[in-house]
Amino acid sequence: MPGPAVSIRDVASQAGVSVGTVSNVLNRPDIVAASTRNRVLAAISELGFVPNDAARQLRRGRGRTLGLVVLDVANPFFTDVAKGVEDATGAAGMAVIFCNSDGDSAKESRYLDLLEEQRVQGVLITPVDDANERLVRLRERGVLVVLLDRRSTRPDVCSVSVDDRLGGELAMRHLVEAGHRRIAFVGGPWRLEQVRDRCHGAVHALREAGLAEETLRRFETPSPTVAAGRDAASRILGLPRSARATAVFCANDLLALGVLQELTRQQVRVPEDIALVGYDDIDFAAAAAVPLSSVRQPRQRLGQTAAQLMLDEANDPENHRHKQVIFEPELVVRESSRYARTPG
Amino acid sequence: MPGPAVSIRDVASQAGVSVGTVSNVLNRPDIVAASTRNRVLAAISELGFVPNDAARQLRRGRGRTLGLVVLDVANPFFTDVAKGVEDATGAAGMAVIFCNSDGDSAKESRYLDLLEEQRVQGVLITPVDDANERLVRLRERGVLVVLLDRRSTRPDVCSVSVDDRLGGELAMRHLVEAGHRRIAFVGGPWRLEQVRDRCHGAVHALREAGLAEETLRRFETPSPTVAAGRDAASRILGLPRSARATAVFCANDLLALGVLQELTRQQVRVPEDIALVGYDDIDFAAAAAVPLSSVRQPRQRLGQTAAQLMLDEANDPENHRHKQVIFEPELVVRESSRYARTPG
DNA sequence: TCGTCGGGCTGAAACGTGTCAAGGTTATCC
DNA sequence: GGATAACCTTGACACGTTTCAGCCCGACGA
Repeated sequence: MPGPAVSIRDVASQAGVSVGTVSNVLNRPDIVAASTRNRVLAAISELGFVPNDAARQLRRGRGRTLGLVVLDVANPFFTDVAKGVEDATGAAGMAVIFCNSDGDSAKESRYLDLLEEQRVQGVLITPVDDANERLVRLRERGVLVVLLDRRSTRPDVCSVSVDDRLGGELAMRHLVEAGHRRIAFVGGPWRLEQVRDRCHGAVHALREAGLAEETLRRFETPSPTVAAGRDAASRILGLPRSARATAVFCANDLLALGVLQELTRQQVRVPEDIALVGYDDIDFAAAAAVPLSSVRQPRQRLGQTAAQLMLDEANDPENHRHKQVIFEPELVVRESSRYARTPG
Repeated sequence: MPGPAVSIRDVASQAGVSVGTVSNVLNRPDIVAASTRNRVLAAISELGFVPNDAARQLRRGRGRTLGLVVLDVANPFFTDVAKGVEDATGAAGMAVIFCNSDGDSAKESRYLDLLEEQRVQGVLITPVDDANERLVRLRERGVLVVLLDRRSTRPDVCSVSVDDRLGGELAMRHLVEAGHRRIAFVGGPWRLEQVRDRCHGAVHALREAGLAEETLRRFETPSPTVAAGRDAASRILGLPRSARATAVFCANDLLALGVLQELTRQQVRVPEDIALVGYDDIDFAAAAAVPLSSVRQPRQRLGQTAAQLMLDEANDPENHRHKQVIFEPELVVRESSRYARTPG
């Protein structure tokens, strides 16, 4: 049933010109005479010709696609980032191959193989771990690489990130100022740099306030998801009340929502009994049972900027200067941490 | 800097065999002698050879990618569907090109062009409107098409959907039984079939209960988003209290969350003053300010099944029977609609 | 009239792979 | 020992583009 595929050659003969001319109409319309051009265009639409990108790519060396590898599609943070990427690439007529590593480095690796076989122009990636050795190899083979939501340690690769340490500081300073002296940090897996940085920022704020590091107790989670958050909350509630944290800072909003669910289920009031601060300020944070305080990141701009950086390098590789863009996060205080704690 | 691209030919000479043999090692390893095979594999890893999928695709006619076109990436419903798709395709070594039509049919059309140029094996799509004329053309050119979350009217195209009318019925029956006699339906744009079906189902349940159709009042929204939900809620609250609905049924959870936010902001209690039922049962529904009653759909299975249907057809086009899979939704009652209304 | 110039167009050569008929080698059987 | 079969391997062609050297032809200047 699939009618015979129509190629540039069919168009050529229908229009009474050579294949070269058809190709020119497609790629450099200005150098072909108007009358010829119209004849070709007519033939194209008459035959319903659709250029074969594989052939073009084969000839040109690289294609019109780019890969986006994120840690979790189900996390609204990343879907917003993806939207930003799409904005920038759609305008440039590029296709995005969306890959979900799920925080699993084997899966990440498989996807990178796939992208390499596709000869993508470049890869925008939030790597699972720091071992970017694989990414360096990619670059050497001519695949552009931009780190997403992760600061590059190497000067020869672009990155777009948000200052996670600062974010951690903002959250923790807020809690300390409200009088909290036993605070839990919920986040993980620890191998994620974002988690570590946010925690380190929090510790820094603690020191700054002249408090002991033990003020902050860490609860590591196997994944940054709602379910893991619920689990962490029940661990926190397992402690005797006198030793229990009076505030919880979560490495992202999914965790925070999970914590909130479990606290509520166990009749612990937020923020009266335990205050709560999340991270990312996803749209659902504001709609939560108790509207969630959170550290806001410019999610969409993150994606846009990363894509733009890659497109810039693709269009003018010669005098492209690798950049490390760092955005600043912003604390949004809502119900979940609003009331100051009376010390005790 | 990008080292010279290494092709199958380089591998062949390095291993001392012909290119045909290398190709065989890659595609039908069983027909080549073990010793030769090992020699070739050694050469491959030594040279760091990565097959060029564009060339393969050019030769074979169709590639290893498939397109997924959804209405809104930011909607957790679709990200869960996408996860299902990914499960099924990842196992088959396929790449997914993720496209976001944003409910805009021009954007949808642009993406279909792109996918056609990529010579994708097939397209999984939740179309913006019913004018699937474009999709029929796609099929005629040999691109597999599976409708996603939309029932196919044509017998010659697969579809995977959930019975939206039934979903609407379930929700409405629940509200009617709780005693509500002035109910609002919030959903839109009306052009989306899902929205219409859910509404029709609701109307059906009304008739079934012997109630007048005017019992249900429709509020159309420009998009099925949180913001649109807030807006609809303030329209509902604009009515005098005596004429105002005592329950709201929303075409999806994003709308419901928006409605909930605005009701809360205007000090209207849920469910005491107004009961609320959403649709999709996204994870955030249970975590909302007031846990949301919702109609649950098997999101991930939806995606999995659609992808599987397409793979089946791709692998054995001859005796593939087009299917119309229809799942059944399920009502999940939570806080937001729990208390029966005392009539009046 | 001849030479030169340049805009438009042509035609063939790649790009990297899959496929397939044909060839070559070795084992098997009478 | 020769025929047959079984098994591997080869080499050339095709896939649909882009690119580029070169051709044709009309215009222009001398």
